[in-house]
Amino acid sequence: MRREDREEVARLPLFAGLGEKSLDRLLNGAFLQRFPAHVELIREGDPPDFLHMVVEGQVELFSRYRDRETTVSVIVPYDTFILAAVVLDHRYLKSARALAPCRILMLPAEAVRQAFDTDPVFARGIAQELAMAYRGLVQELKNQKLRTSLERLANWLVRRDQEAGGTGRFTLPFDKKVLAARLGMVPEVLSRTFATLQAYGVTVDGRSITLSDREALMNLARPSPLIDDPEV
Amino acid sequence: MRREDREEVARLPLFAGLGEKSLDRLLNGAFLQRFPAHVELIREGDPPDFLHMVVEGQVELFSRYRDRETTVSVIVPYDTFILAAVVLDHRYLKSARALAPCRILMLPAEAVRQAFDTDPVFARGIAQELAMAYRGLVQELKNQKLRTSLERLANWLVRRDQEAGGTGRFTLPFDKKVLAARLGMVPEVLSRTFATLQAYGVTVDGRSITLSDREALMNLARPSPLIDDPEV
DNA sequence: TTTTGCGCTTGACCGAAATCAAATACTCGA
DNA sequence: TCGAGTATTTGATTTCGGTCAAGCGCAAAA
Repeated sequence: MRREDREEVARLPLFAGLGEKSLDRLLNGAFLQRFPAHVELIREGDPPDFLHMVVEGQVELFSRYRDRETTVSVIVPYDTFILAAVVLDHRYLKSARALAPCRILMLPAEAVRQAFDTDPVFARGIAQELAMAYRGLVQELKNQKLRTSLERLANWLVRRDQEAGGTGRFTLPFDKKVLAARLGMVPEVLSRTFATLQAYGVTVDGRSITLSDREALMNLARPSPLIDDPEV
Repeated sequence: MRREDREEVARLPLFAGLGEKSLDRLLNGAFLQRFPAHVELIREGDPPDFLHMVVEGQVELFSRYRDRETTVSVIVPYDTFILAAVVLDHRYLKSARALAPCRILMLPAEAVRQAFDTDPVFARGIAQELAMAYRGLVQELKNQKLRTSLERLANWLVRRDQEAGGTGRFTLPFDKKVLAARLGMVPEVLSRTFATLQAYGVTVDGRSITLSDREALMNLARPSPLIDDPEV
């Protein structure tokens, strides 16, 4: 793998303080693979073979039931996915597909478990990673159960703007279709919800978003750190 | 604490293989406290002070937002709660209240983190516990996003019956009000949903439930191991 | 036993969100 | 540049679930 990627990887909380040796052992068995957009990387129900890390591109984690489908999350570079399944050696609960062409670092599940069993630092890193992921999910569940579609979208926009520098101008990182699934609604509803938000200073042009009345939008969204802040 | 409780505690996966010494150190700083029903044990937003374990009774984990409230889960004996917050030393994302008079084992958060930092076996135990909790939450999110109220109730009943021995007769473990919040609906909707399920052989009398047409109910519920099985 | 309150149910109604259908608007490869 | 196939929007309609209000029944307290 490229030197710069390796350095990024070593910087991750998950691998922090792991020591060159352990890190080497883990990364040597790993390989970096490219995938074109739309490819299904893993399928729910399968046993875990690799711990995946997104190095470039975007990966959508989703799940099917009957003829329905929903997006659980979208993974961006230097985040891993399906860690819990790998640690426990249980079947995947989610499927994953590449939203864009991407490069994925694949660490053999067996090697990860091996490192987990033998390297206390790594085990603690995993525990903390899982604790954060757990809390993120609690927040997502609260988001779903306690908010309307309008509120979810408003809050998503506010947060997104913040992450993009708080300029009031940013672009959607993926299709509206994906955003809709991510926020728990069908595309038609997302479209109408965007229309409703015009009254709150939200302008949509393709993927570019402009927020011109932060006051009004914030008043509608009413973000709560206990739902929206990644680190409380 | 009572000998039998201590034995139960020592049996938990979380404390498995922890060694008498570590276990002692952890449990010695702990204390067992009784709480009457309806008491709020912890409040979301507070910093974690103790890792809580339900030894007797039931605890509801819930969350508020604006004037709404929802139940995230109900904890039964020998399960812990707010582990992730304790590990990371971050604020609680959920509140907890006693659904019934209960006894709670309280382990000082500092001691838990100390054990986590120094005892690799405990750290791994925590990681696995968190991995399981994470997966349970993924399932819950899928349950919420992919199913209707009717399907959620049908599946809950099917699972509950299974856990109670699969006899087709069991009693609700808590108020319907709580069940409604747990399943993500208001009490009125739960009531009506139960009424709808009569056509599928579900009889309700107070807290006693009878399932007389397993076939029909299963066909409606269509449980999926990837949503409903605790261990896949 | 009576009172009070809460849990639960039921009816009427409302609003949010899904579905179905159809009309653009893009995007990507030929 | 020209389609083919998506993505997105919009309108009409339905369904699901929530709100409000009233009544019933049980259970704990007086």
